[in-house]
Amino acid sequence: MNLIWGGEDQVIKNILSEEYYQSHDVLSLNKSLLGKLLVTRFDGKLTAGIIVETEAYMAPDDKASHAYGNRRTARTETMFSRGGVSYVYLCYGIHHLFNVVTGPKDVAHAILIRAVQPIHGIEWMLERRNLLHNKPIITKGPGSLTKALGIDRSSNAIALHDPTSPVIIADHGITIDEQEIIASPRVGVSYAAEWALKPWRFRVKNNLWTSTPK
DNA sequence: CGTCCGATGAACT
DNA sequence: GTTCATCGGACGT
Repeated sequence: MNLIWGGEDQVIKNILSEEYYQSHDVLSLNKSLLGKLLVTRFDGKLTAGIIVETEAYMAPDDKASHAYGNRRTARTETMFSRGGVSYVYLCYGIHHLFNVVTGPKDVAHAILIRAVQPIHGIEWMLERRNLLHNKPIITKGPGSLTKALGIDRSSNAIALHDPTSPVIIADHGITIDEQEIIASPRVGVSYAAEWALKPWRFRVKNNLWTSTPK
């Protein structure tokens, strides 16, 4: 993968449009997000990473989704937004998990970002993670990457296609070939019965920042 | 208001 | 492999 950091201007120029997120085909979008650049700007700290692992959630049918059966609550309401905004929630009382809402308004599809490969602002990431050295655990796992990038629940419902947002996603000129993508079942959703078996977790083959294959 | 528990990570052994 | 930190959301009373 080409990991050249083109700077903030380049990011703004290549920011993904709102239309990008509107597709009804969340699985295609899920694969397409691999290789894209997730960028945050908090307190003047610019941090960015390449998305290398994702998971799709498809309400209303998907039992593993918070919006299963089109359940609308104060929390899940964000997922019913028009695609292109963030959905951030607290998991296990400790971890903030970052999702990308996709599809038209009132279709509660979302993509959980499970891992990124750091590309810029690693010094800020190390600081936020209380690490001394840059190891893959810095942004491996959904709870870890949000901490490294400074994302918490205050980043819920942010427009990811708006250049003025503190969290944005841009094209980085990277294309992940189909044979480089490994599909597997989602983890931590055993309660969802048969839906837990759907191979809706995608990751870049042999990437050090994704979970280790069995 | 009380209870239950989760789309996890880290530090143990 | 095992344990545990830790708290908001969802729902029932």
